[in-house]
Amino acid sequence: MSQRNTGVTSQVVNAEACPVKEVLDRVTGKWSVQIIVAAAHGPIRFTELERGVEGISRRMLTLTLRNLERDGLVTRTVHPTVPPKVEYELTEPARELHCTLLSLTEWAERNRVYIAESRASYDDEHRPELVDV
Amino acid sequence: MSQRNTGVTSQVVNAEACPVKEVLDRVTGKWSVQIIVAAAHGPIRFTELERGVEGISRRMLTLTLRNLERDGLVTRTVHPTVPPKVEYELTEPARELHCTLLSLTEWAERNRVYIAESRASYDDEHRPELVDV
DNA sequence: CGGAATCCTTGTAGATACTG
DNA sequence: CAGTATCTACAAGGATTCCG
Repeated sequence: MSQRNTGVTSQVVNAEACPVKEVLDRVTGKWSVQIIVAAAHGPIRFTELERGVEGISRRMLTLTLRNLERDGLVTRTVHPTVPPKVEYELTEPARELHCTLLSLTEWAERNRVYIAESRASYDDEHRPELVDV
Repeated sequence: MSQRNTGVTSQVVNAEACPVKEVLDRVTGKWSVQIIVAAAHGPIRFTELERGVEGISRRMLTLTLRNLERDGLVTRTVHPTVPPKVEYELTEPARELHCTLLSLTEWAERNRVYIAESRASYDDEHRPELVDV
């Protein structure tokens, strides 16, 4: 990778400094965001998350939670009861992230129709297999 | 399933009712956001993007741009000059999205250190091979 | 210059079964 | 209940090459 700015104003991020990418790497995961949303309402149990996210596998739930925990976005509290009980809760930074994500959601709602229409017309113009065999 | 994998989710993946997921499906792509950021400053050429995003392959740039174009987030303008010149520009909705993404960036910057420290301590506590010597 | 087609290596995720 | 472990797949993404 050429680190040199080849004349062009590389407005963009010098690799190391790009926080966007860092966030995205964290949000990119198919499930992270949905878990954050699901856990936004307060402490939630493993099984509740499993049902709440709906579609996630037990494995991915575990893995994603581990990553979120590692990044300090959720806390994991084990209650030493006889039937084990583990609760996950968002940390403060994660709650702030959640708020930010809400504006993303808002944007999505506002532009959902626009995007759908754009796709429709695009797909119409670029008919994939208009040439039948 | 289709015959071959042409890369990237070319086909809409059963977007559920959840707008969060719709957004994420669009943002999830490793590159979409970075391209939007890079193009936020005005019309930009293919090659400029290629250098600006830094790390992206030609293939992924093409594919991601196609998807963005399909969703009506960027416009593609071909100038019929002798050395071909194609410019990409964000549409209004994409510019709004960009603003939203800025708060994500902001969050990332504010919490970068926190996350890094969280990771460090997590990795420290969960030492992989703490086996007795 | 901008892009399409091809090939190949991974990461991400699903299903399943087993444990404390 | 709350995980782990393993095996497998498919699709994302990289590298390369060819073409208008």
